[in-house]
Amino acid sequence: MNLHLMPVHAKLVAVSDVAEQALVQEWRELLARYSAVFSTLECRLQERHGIGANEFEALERLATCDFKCRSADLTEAVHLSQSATSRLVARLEKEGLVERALCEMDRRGIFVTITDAGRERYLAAKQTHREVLNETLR
Amino acid sequence: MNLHLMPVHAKLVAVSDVAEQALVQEWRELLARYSAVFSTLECRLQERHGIGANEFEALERLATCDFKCRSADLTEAVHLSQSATSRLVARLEKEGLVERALCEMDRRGIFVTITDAGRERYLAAKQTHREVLNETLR
DNA sequence: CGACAGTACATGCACGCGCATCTAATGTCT
DNA sequence: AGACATTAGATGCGCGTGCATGTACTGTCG
Repeated sequence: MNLHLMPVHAKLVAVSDVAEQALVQEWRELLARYSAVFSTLECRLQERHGIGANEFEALERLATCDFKCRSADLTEAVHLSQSATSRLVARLEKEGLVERALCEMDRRGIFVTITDAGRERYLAAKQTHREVLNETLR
Repeated sequence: MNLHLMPVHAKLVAVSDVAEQALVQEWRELLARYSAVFSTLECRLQERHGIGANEFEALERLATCDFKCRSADLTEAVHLSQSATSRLVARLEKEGLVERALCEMDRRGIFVTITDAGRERYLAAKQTHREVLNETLR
């Protein structure tokens, strides 16, 4: 495409077309990168520690951000819907990795706290997590 | 953390710790970015054109990479499992957007080709797709 | 106080996904 | 040619997800 030989309106189309292609390219790379990292994480965390990638993210949030985690905070951290987060917490609770506690100030809400077993599982899984990131993020 | 006051082995730990944090940060951003773009795409493509984001990616592949698309090629393009791709093609076929054709050279394989209706749907959805990318990718 | 909008989380439901497996066709080795 | 491993794609199954809705609680306004 030779811009010098084109009329103005064609140049504009060409330029925006180039910009569009760059945008699409960026999205493709983002998608490929994400897919590679996430599926590897999912797979290796599951086989070594029996938790999924989302479960890990939730545990990490709970292990680091001490003591003020309501269910809604988790929703934001894990990039899932409210209902998915609710079930995620239910799974973690059934595994004994977190506990649900009533929030006294607002009895609609619940506090989610990590248990000792949860912290232990998190610290073990953290090794694997970092290892996978090292391998797959360039 | 003051590196000058630390013994050598501690410095090494500290340095690798910084690198680790950068890696984790990068993953968090990738995840957040991906989630935002993908869910917006999913939502708007669905409501305006009745197809999901993965369906769109498949259509785009079929519309641009002319005529040599086996099912396996799609699998790679869409970042899905083989079985998911198979069902994806089945859905698109049911909607009349693609056609499955037997591959004569290797009768195990199938060629997937986009129909006129499929190309039309793709071109319409493409507008929305680019629009969303423009909004959500910075 | 009583009614009613709003919020936090749980749950029924339909659906898309990955894994394991199945089927049919191909390629290989003797 | 006959037996066996391999490959392409389809399918049964269990599970995690989002959407819509339900339930319990809070806050506000008359």
